[in-house]
Amino acid sequence: MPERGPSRGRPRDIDADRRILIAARDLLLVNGYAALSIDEVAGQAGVAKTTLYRRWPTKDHLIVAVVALMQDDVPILDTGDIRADLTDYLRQVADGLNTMRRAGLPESADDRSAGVVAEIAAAAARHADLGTLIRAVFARRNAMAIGLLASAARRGALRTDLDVAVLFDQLVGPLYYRILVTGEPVDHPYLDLIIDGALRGARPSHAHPA
Amino acid sequence: MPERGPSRGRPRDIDADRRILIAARDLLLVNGYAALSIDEVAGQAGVAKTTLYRRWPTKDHLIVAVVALMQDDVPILDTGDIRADLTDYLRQVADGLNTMRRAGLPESADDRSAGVVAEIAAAAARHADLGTLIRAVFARRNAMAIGLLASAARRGALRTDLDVAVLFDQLVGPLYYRILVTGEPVDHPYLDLIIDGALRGARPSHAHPA
DNA sequence: GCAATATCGCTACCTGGGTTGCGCAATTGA
DNA sequence: TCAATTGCGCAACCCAGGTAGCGATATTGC
Repeated sequence: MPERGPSRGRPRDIDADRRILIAARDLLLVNGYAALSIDEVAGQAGVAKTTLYRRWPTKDHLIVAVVALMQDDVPILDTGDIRADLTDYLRQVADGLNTMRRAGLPESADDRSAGVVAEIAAAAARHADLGTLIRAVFARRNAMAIGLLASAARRGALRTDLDVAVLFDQLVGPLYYRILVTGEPVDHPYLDLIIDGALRGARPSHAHPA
Repeated sequence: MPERGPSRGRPRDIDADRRILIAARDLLLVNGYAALSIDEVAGQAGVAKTTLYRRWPTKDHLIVAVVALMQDDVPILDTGDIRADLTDYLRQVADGLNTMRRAGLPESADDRSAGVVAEIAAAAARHADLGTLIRAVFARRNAMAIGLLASAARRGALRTDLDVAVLFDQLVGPLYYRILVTGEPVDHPYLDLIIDGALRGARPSHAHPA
């Protein structure tokens, strides 16, 4: 895949990409997905609508690009303390979700809206390429988390007869479930409960062999 | 809340509601959410567009109504065998999700689309009333499942020191996570793994399940 | 300098969700 | 029978996502 095509013809205005993404991010965080209009983004970026569409073929693509850019790739550590490391990881996930959840919403205290998170999920459902894209964005971090579990199992901190991928799902799944379905809060106490529940059965049992 | 207002004026055509919902359901299952147009639903139902909007103020409301109608309220049993009862419950949930997931998609074998499920989640995020509505649709069934866990705890089949609501999240959350985020399949083997993982740490430490 | 190429901005347009206004139809109450 | 009320179908309209065509502009290669 040649990243650079033959540089014939008028080159793209690289700065336009930046201005568009910045305008889109600002409008997204302030107004939310629905109220963000392409015309407004283009206008605020000082760019024609067609220029924008030459880069991102749909509004969904633009928003996913914005969200992807907002994900800073903080590495998760393997300190040897699984509970602490998992806590660190889940807090990163929860922070990202909670930020997106509130985007564009008024400060109504007990909103149950999934906000932008649900729109991203819907965008991924509408366009297969966006699904693979956002999955790729989180792939590294998720792989690190699963590696965390695997390494814990290797050193005897977790049972060796369990599927770490499934264990991972039981750690992360509830967060998305709360954000996208029930609307309940995803705070630190909840994360602790989730980790407790997942690790409770994952510890090697010396009392009775499995 | 008077369900019946004063029946003054021309009464609503009850059959129109039925025809609209049927047309919407058919078009939704065949074409999916995006390709379903309100004009087409109205046309196929033999109804003016305004008549449709008098009943459901947005496309989201209509689709949620359709999906709510498709949820038949199958009671879940408490036979005393938690694993069997949970399997029964999770299969109901998975069946519903998988049906919605495939709605309107061509028969491409390995699609990862969340399909209608993601659109429902997004609709709930856009309109607060729809969020409470769909939650109400599943409230009974979910309450039964949680009651299942509570009753198992009471009779000593589960530990008594755990939060059954959290345990419930760890059972159901992974299914939604796979459907809405990863796109991985949610089949019976996966359900077994999830139940295994959740129950492994939930058994009382002195008990041995058969 | 000049052809070829590709972007840019602009305008006009199509589509589908959603609204408005109006004349007509169906019901209730007097 | 007649007024009040409410639903219905129709047509026109607004708005935002997305597309198409075009002249102008900026680059590469000769």
